[in-house]
Amino acid sequence: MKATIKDVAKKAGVSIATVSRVLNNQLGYAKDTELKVLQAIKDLEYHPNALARGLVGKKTRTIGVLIPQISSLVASKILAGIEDTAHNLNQSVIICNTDNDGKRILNYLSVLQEKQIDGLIVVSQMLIPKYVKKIKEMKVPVMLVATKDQQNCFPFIKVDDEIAAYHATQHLIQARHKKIGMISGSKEDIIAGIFRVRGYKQALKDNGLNFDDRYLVYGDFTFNSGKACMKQLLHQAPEITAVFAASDEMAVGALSVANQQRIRVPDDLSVIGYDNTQLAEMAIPPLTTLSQPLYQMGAIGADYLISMSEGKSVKSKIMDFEIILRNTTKILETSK
Amino acid sequence: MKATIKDVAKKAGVSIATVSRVLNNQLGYAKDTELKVLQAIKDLEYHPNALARGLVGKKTRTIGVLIPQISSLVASKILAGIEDTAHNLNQSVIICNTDNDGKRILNYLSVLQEKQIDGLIVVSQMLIPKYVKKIKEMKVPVMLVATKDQQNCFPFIKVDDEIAAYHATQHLIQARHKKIGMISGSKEDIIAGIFRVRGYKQALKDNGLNFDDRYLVYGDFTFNSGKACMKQLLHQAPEITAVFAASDEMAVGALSVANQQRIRVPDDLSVIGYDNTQLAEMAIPPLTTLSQPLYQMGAIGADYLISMSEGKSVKSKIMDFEIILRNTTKILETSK
DNA sequence: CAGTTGAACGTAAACGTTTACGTTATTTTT
DNA sequence: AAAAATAACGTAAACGTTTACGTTCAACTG
Repeated sequence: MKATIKDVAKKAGVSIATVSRVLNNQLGYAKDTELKVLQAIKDLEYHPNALARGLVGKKTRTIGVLIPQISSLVASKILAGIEDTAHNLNQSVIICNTDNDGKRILNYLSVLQEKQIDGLIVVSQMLIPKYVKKIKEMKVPVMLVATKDQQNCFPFIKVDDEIAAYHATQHLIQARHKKIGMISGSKEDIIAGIFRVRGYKQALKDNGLNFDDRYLVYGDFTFNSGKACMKQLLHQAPEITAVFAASDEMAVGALSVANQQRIRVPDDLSVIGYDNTQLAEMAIPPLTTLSQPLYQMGAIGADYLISMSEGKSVKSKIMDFEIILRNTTKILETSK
Repeated sequence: MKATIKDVAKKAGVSIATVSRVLNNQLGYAKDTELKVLQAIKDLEYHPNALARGLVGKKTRTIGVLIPQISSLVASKILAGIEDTAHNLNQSVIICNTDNDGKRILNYLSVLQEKQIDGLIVVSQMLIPKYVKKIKEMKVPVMLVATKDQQNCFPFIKVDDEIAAYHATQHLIQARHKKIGMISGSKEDIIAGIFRVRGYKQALKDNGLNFDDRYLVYGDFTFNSGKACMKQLLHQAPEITAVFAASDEMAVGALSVANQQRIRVPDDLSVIGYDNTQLAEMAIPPLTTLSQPLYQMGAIGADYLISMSEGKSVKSKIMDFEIILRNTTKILETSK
């Protein structure tokens, strides 16, 4: 049987209160009793039971993370940031891979609630009112990372997608491109989807370029959709000289199709991605992209959340982005 | 305040034992009291406290996962498999990103033990005796995924690296290659590292090709090390016509260097990778690689572990692999 | 009709902690 | 030297469940 605090108390010849005191190093015991207790703990290989602790202390030192696709490079990078800081702050993290499945999300929330988590992080997940309601009922601190809710109930940490997309497009425009296609994320994505499109359109507008319907095509952030979109784009608007893709994966899909069709990047076509996952540096040629500080967003999210669970209040944070120049964009010759 | 079982009991006008009974749908209550209880639960928005349950029931429905790098494609894919099945079997998973840091590993194990996990999965992590000892002390079921311990204390799930590497090399040999380089994982990795090298060497031997020191170079499974290794390989053995890389990341690094140096793949050089992560299909050209069923390994690992926690005993499992033909390998012209 | 059985509950102990409060002995204060 | 303060503990309640056991009452048995 596993040793309990009672066993330790008996072995050390003290009360359980005293054992508890040295365990939580409070004061109220003599040096030599401390040594006796410590020795007993060692002898019995005693480990405190976090369930019992949590039951009385109302803290589990555990947070929950809702994440749509752990196996993607962007999600897993954010998760790494969350986990690292959580660990440094002595917290465990329970992952919940939602796969964007509503049934699963509600179920996860119930489980997390029952397990008495100290806080919840929701990563790049659209929050429909039903989820927001449920989350509020849980009465735990919540942080949103790489997403936000429309009613603005919870503090969030993210890049401003519209401004970022604006800059990515601007980068292409500054390189003298005028016929710039966009491979967007899904139209239904009210967070990353429409705002990046909005930024793209705004940049065109501000530079006196008018928007052409045929230049915009909708994918779902994945590599395969990037390929499909690129094919469509090339088919309906073969004159484009540059493409802004709303994710690195889609950008790499575009690269792949370009390569198949003997379109040289960046000579015939410039491509800029979004995210700066590891994929960007691994691409051939290495992908110019807009960098989101994914790891850091996760790290700050965890940090803020744990602050909240300790009673402090925090505000939302807009993260800086950066354009990472690699080899897929090129200044257009004026001749073209 | 959160409602407890007592509140429900009072509201429904029954004892807490009865509430508990309907909660766990056991028998021993009338239909209409059940309805009263259910109504009270709804009215009070009652949710059982898993800590209290775990304390008396000795089950937390939570497993721990030790994983060296969540943000890598192979680890996160395995993790996805684990999480999915765990969720289907009503278990939560606590992730522990070890970063191969010994201090952290021991710390994680203590925390998991205190949190009374029902089982532990260790993913592609080398287990030195110190860890094995600690894990044994925890007295919980353990499964190893994509790794094994040398003393063979714990059941594992993995591909046979030696045989797999043998086949990957064989694939190159069958394509008439004779000068085959290898970019290996780290020399210290007693699991994936040396066995893949061993398979490579054996394949050469069995085909009457002799092993040349200059053809083997050691990386650490990452993209950057793949690049470095490829440069080294090309420098010390420019005559090679094929390369076997011990990970897709390194293979893609090799592709990248080949591209820089205007070496055409697969025309001038064939490359085969290992893992079949998503990266393989995204590479340019798409990478021929040896597929490990990563997701499935995670899924089976979780399934087995949970079986163990229910008292059943399980055996280790060797998974099948498969060579996925894409566009980086080519049959060598006999002229060369 | 006395006795037995079974359904439908309730009571209370147990799980392993933390902590408010009480007790003793010793030290400090005046 | 008496009173007050403090250090060093111990006692017991509380956290929210599950469950073994006990109780009541109606129905059934022979």
